[in-house]
Parts: sequence; C-alpha cells; structure tokens
Amino acid sequence: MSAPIKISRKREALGVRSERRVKEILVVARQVFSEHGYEKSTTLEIARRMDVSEATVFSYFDSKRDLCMQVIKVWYDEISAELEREVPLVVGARPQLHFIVRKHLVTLIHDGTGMCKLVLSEGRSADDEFAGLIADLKRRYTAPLRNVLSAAQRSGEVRPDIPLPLMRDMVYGAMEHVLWDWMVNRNKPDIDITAAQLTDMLWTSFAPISPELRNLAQFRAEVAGALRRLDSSAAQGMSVIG
Amino acid sequence: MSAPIKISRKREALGVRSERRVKEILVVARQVFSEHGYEKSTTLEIARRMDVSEATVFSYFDSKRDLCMQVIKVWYDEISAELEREVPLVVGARPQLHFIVRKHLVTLIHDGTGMCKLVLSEGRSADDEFAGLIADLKRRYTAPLRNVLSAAQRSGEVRPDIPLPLMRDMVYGAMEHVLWDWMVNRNKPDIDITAAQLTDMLWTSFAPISPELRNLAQFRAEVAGALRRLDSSAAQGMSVIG
Amino acid sequence: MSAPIKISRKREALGVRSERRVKEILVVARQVFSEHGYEKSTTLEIARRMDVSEATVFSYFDSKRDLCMQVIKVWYDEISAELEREVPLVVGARPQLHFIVRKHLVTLIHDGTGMCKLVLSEGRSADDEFAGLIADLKRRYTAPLRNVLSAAQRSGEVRPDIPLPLMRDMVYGAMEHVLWDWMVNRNKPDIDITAAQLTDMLWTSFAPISPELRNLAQFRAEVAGALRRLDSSAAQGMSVIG
Amino acid sequence: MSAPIKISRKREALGVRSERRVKEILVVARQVFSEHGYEKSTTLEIARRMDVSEATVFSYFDSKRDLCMQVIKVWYDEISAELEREVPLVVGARPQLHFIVRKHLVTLIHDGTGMCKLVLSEGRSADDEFAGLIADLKRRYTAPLRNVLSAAQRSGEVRPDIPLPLMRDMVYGAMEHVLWDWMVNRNKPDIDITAAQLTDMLWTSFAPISPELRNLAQFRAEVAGALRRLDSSAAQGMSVIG
DNA sequence: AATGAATGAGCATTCATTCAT
DNA sequence: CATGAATGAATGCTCATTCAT
Repeated sequence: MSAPIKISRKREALGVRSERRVKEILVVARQVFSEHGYEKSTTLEIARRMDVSEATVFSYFDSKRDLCMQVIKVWYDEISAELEREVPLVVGARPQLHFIVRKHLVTLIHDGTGMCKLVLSEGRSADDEFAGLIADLKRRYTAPLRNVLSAAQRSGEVRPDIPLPLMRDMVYGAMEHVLWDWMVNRNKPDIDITAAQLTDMLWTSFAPISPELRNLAQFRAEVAGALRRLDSSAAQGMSVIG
Repeated sequence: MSAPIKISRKREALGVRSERRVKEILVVARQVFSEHGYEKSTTLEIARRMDVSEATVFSYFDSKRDLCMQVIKVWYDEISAELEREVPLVVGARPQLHFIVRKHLVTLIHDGTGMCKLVLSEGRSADDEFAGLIADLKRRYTAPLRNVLSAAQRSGEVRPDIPLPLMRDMVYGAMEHVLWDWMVNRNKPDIDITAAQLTDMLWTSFAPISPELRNLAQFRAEVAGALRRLDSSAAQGMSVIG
Repeated sequence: MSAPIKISRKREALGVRSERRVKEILVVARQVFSEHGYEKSTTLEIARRMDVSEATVFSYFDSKRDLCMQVIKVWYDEISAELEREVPLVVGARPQLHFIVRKHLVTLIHDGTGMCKLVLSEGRSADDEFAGLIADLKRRYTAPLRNVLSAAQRSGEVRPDIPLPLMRDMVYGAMEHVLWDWMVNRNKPDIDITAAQLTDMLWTSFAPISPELRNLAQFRAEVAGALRRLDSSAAQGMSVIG
Repeated sequence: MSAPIKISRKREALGVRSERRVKEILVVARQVFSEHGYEKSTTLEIARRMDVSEATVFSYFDSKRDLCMQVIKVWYDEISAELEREVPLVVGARPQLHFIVRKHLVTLIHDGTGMCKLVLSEGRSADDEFAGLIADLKRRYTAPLRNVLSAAQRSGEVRPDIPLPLMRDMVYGAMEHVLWDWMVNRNKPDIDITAAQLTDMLWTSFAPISPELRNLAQFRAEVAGALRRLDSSAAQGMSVIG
C-alpha cells in the first residue's frame, strides 16, 4: 500500500543539484515514451534530446524500464494527489462520481504530454512485473472512487450487493474504452456530454432500486420486447392469423 | 468496413495444399504468442516447434506482425461467428445482453489457448496500424451487442438518448477490467455471479427510466446522502446548532 | 571424464556444408584470441577478418566465451591425440618422460598459431567455470604422463611414495615456467638442452634411491655445506677460534 | 633491476598526510581485486567500500591497472622482505630450500587476503606490460632461492651444469601447479607433507650424483623396466619360448 | 584534498528478414 | 515447396577516466 515503486538504486544518494537533472530527464523521457511507446523508444533518443550522453541517463536510472516506470509513477502521483485533494470538496456521492468521471476524461484528453496512450498501452504490458507495478499505481488513483462508493453503500445510496471492484471496473473500464476509441479511431468524445451520460448510467446502475420498481420496469421491458417481436414478425409478411 | 484485414501478400497465390500449412503455423503461432506476448515471442521458436525453418514461416506470412495479426484475426473470427450464430437463438434483449456478457467471460477465462492476455495486451498496442486492425476485428465481434441494443432502443426497451458506442464501451470496458484484474492480480472472478451482476447493472443503466421514477430515485438518494452527512458531522462532535 | 566440454547448443544440428564454416571461424578466432588474449579480443574483429557479419559468428557459437573455449578445446584435442598416439611408440619410462617433455616444449614453442600465450593465460582465468573446463582438457592431455609414471611406480622404476599429481605438477609446472619466461622476457630456451636437463632432473627426483645411497649423498652434502660455511666465515675475517 | 615498478605519476608530489590515504586504498583494493579478479573488479566498488568517490581513488593512482599493480607490488614486497630476512636464519642449503618451499605454500594458502588467486591469475596477464612488471617483482621474490642454489652450486652441494633459472622454474613451477590445482579443483594439499615431498624430490634432482652412482641407478632402472615389460608380455599369453 | 557529475568509447547479443539453391 | 545460411541493424548497459568547483 505504501511505496510500491522502489526508487532507483542509483538515485538513493543524490544531492540537491542533481534532483534537477532527474526532473529534466523525466520530462524528456515522458515525451519520448509518449510518442513511441515503451518498446520503440530508445535510451539514445532520450539522451540526445537532452544533449547529454546515454551514460548520464543511466547514472540516474537503473534501466530503461526503471525510467519508464518512474515516468508513469510521477504522472500517476500527480493526478492521484490532485484527485485526493479535490474530491472531498465536492458534496454528495453522485456529484462526486460525476466529478471523478469528468476529471478523468479531462485529464487524459487535454493532457498535452501524451500520457494517455502510454498509460493505456503500458497498463496492459505483457511484462508481469511492469503490469503489477502499474496496478499498484492504479490502486491509489482509484481509491477516491472506492471511498465514495463505499461510503455511499453504507449510507444506502448505492446498492450493497455489488462488490466495489466490480463497480470500479465499470467506471474506469467504460472510460478506458472511450479513450482508446478516441486514440485509435480519432472519435473525439464531447467530454461534458460523455461525462454526464456515463455518470447518469453508472449512477442509475449503482442505485438501489426497490423490488417493486425493478419488477415493474422489467415487466414493462418484457412486454415492450414481446410487442416488438410481434411487430417484427408481422412486418416480414408472415401470416400470423391466416 | 469491408475486409479490414488484408490477406498476406504472400498467401494470395498459394494453392489448396498449402492451406494446411497455413493452419498449422497459425496454431503453433497462437501458442507461442499466447505464452510470451508479441514482443517476446520469436519467429525462431515458432518455426522450431513446427520442425520447419524460419524461412518456411516467412513464405506464408509477410512478417511477424502479419502472422500475429492473422492469429488474432482467426481467433476473433471464430468467436465472432459463434456469437453471431448463438445470440439470435436467445429471446429477449436483456437475456441477450446477459448471454453476450456471460459468453465473453466464459470464452476468455476458459480459453485454453491463453489468448486472453494476448488479445487484451495487443489490443492496446502502441503500433497504430496494429491497433487499427484489431479495432476492426472488435467491431465485428461487438456488432451483435450493437444490434441488440439498437433494436432495444427502437423498441423502447433501452433509453434512446445514449449513443450506442458509449453503451458498448460500458459493456466491454467493464469486462476487460474484470479480466485484466484476473490476469494481473490473480483475482479469478466467479463467472456466473459476475455476469449476472454486470448484466443487472448494465441493463438497469440502459433502461429508460420514467422521469417520475428517476426524479423520485434521485430525491431519495439526495435525502439519504444529506442525512448521512448530517449524522457524520454530529458524530464528529461538531456543534450543529450552536 | 568423457566429453567435458559441451558442444555449442547452436551447432547441434548443423549440416556438412556448415562444418567448413565452423572450422574457418575456429581458425580465425584462434588467431585473434592468440594475439590479444580473451578479454581484449572482440567478436567484431573475428567477424571482420572472415568478411562475415558478427551475427554469422553467433549463429555458430553461443557466445564469445563458448567460441574461445572451443578454440582451446580443439587445440588440446589435437595435441592430446598426437601425444596419445606417439607416447606408446617410445620404449622405456625414462625415454617416454623425455619424449613428453620435449614434445611439450616443441609444440608450444614452435606452434605458429600463438596458442602458447593464450593457453597459459586463459588456463589461469579468474573465471571459475572457464578455469574448470580448461582443467578438464588438461586432464586428458596429461594422462599419458600419468600412465607412464603410474606404470613406472608399479615396476619399481619410480618411487612409490609420491602422489602422481605432485609429480605431474613438477613436470608441467616447470615447463610452464620456462615457457612463460620465454613469453614475457624473451628468453628463448634451447629446446633440446632444456628438455634433456629437465628430464634428467625430473627422472632423478622420481627415482627410488636406496637408503644407503640417499644417506650417503646427504652425508656428503652436509659435510660439503659445513665446510663451505667454515670457509665463508674465515673469509670474512671472523675469529673462528676466539 | 632497480626500481622496476614506477610510482604512480600522481603520487610523486603527495605529502605525508596523504600517505595514509594511499595505504587505505591499497588495503581495500586488495580485498576487491582478490575477490573478483582484475577484470571483474570495478573502481566504483573500491571507492564505495572506502566511502569516497571514484575521483579520489584516481587522484592517488593513475589508473585501475596502476592500482592493481601497486597492490600486487606491496604484497610481493612484504613477502619478499620477510623471505629475505628469514632465509639467512636457516642453516644449510637443503633446509633453506625446504624453508622456502614450505614458506611459499604456507603464505599462499593461509593468506587471508585471497591474494593467491589474484597473483597466480594476473601473473599470467595477457597484457605484456603488466606481465613484465610482475615478472620483475617475482625476480626479487625468487632471489633468495637463487642465492641459495647459487651458493650451493659453488660449494658443490648442487650440480653445476643446470642453469639457475631452470632450477627456479622447477621449484616455483611445481608449487604454482599445486596451488592452482587447489584453487580450481579444491584439492587442498597437506602443506607439510607436500613441502617435504617437493623438497625431497627437488633436492635429489639438484644433487650432483657421481657418474658411477648415476650409471648404476640408471642400469638398475632399465633392467627393472625391461623385466616388467617381459612379464607384461608373458602375462598377455604371448608364447615367449614356444 | 575531495568529489559530483558527466561521458566517450566500447561491445556482446538478438532477431526478423532475405535469397540462392 | 522448403530451407540453410547469412546478415543488417539495432540497442541497453558498463566503466574507467576527467575536470570544474
């Protein structure tokens, strides 16, 4: 729960002056990794863009993998901290959900550093260790949502029979799909509308519906469906009565 | 929309006899890619397992990437065809949604060929072309759901104000998250329960709620939330009245 | 005892035509390693001298280390086989010892491939595994001497109270020193004279001396020494009598 | 012949206070080089163990090679001085030889600093300059033996027809082999027994044997050998007489 | 005297891909 | 139809060494 990402061996004893270098490298590395993804990025390019030698980069980070990990960690730490600070300022479970959803979309879509693709891609790294570390970072990032939903379950605002992880999966899974659709197919979503619609659907699905309402809704749906099928058959010219 | 995945240049002129070879290679390649992921798999290993030379593999496929693409395509074609065949046998929009959800989980979790990780990982490939091709395959695979929801919208069973892609994202996004959680953190989901819960939530969120019910539900939720906050404040010893 | 040096993984299934390549590489690698020693040799230089790419070299040998090992093994196998063939043709234990000693010096000094330095150097490799493998090769190479001495012990020609390994160490240790002295200080030994003198001394030291002769010799030596010291003291003007 | 090992350029102008630093570095470097050998040791590790920067090390020594050289030189100087002091205290050429042999084995085997492997390995360095410098150190170290044998030759205790270097090679060559066998194959020799046996053999081989005795011994050996071969032939069922 | 910081130069190894036979 | 053989091109990483401060 605490420090899941180990600080590079090599950074342990660095002085103040070099902290600047570390930051510089992280900035450049973020750019490079964002542009090409992890595999296609090279340590040489990162070094070149900084006008330093590769050796310099390796004197601050243990390995390419380590460097990329730190880049992702820094980014997650930033947005996690922001989220942790802002969510409590919002009042009400539904508004909080809405805030989290909108914030996530805004952050990833408006982010100028191209982290969206990197994070979505590397979050699915085939490398187990890498994937595990990112999973840790995500745990922190999604904690606010978890807290909101957990409290809402206790207060009765959210149905108690659904495991929190499953609800989290719905929230972030839906958004990742939206974002990936944007990345790959260039279908840029309208953030406000999408956030509103997602929140609406999610909150509806999380709400504890009274049995009566639920049954009523289901009855209505089934009747409507049966009716549609009837119409559909008729439309195909099948002689129903004769 | 049509033939999105180009057949390998080299396969165009191949005879019938060699079709068998193609299948054999695809089978072995599927194993290898599943085991190590795309990047860590080597054409040498694929060739060795078949007891042929690497050159033979390359005489049937243009490149490693092409081969992997075909592997994924074949798999998607299989499950897409199955889905297209089976979904119409289910009656009712909700049962169809449930069927699609459950089928997806069953397929990916019980699949002995380890395609789950490969598909989830490579579906997020940083390579734009690759990602685009997989997006095409997914379009076909998700078409049945699209049809179900589209029809349901027309029949009034599903609210008409939500874009179909967004609903699709909710369905598959949630499931991908569940599956990835399983892959990385070894949290194996109970398929039947998860499918039921997901369907329940999704269907609820897709259902057209009458304004009255919706308003009523929201009112109920807000009152409950306000009450909770009141209690919480009181519990912390804050003087409420003064 | 048998095949101590594993054949390169990669060479297992090579055809006839490529056997030539293997030989070619070994020839060139022998040159390069001989000239610079293991550490300072580069795979690039070996490849360049053959006008092939480094990759070609690595397709026949697993690693630089493996290649060097094979070079050394081939050489040891050659001279071991020769020795095994020739020693039995010599009659008599002492002549056999002389033959082995002379042959060793001739082989290492007249060898145009510069293996002398490589073998002497790498035989003392700090790398334990490497050292172990060379030790195996040496075991075979020194076996003929061992057999000669062992038989001679049984026949009473060689004193039985000395362990064979210690006698082997005397034989080869002395020669290695002679050779190294040549390599480093350019003191080229006269092979025939050195071989004769070494054999003479070694055989004398291995001979079973009868107690009487030994005692007599020792008595003689002690008297001579005492006499020398007496003379030496007197020469320094020390008052002997007081 | 005089100062063969040049003092590091950088040390020339250093004051007294820094002499302490030099000693400290040499102590740590000895440890490191002993543990990993020259090639695998890094200046970084040496610096780290001293809690100073690499730059500090390089301000006292010209190069890694220079440092290692000094380490070896210091060690050789120590044991050379000791030998030079102690050998004269022993009376008699043979006892002196025995002392030198035993001392050498004891020193190298019981040495806690692991110099044995380093010295044996680096004494065979492929680097000509390095090898030459070590050869110089060895010259001093082996001088006492040279003196002993030289005097013994003059006094008639040792045969005069063998060049001193060759006798030296026999003495130290044999021991190096014994020690290397220990290092690589873990055959730890019994120091006292080995020293006694080596001395016995060496002294015998160095002793001036009268022509009569020598001839007699050789005659005896040849007869014994011939007899053995006769018996061996007979034992193989060869009809000797018919 | 000490060092933080930087680096030039080097190097083994991998692997998809091609092509003559 | 198959393949043995060859390779171009790439790349992460190490380490002794220097120098301004």
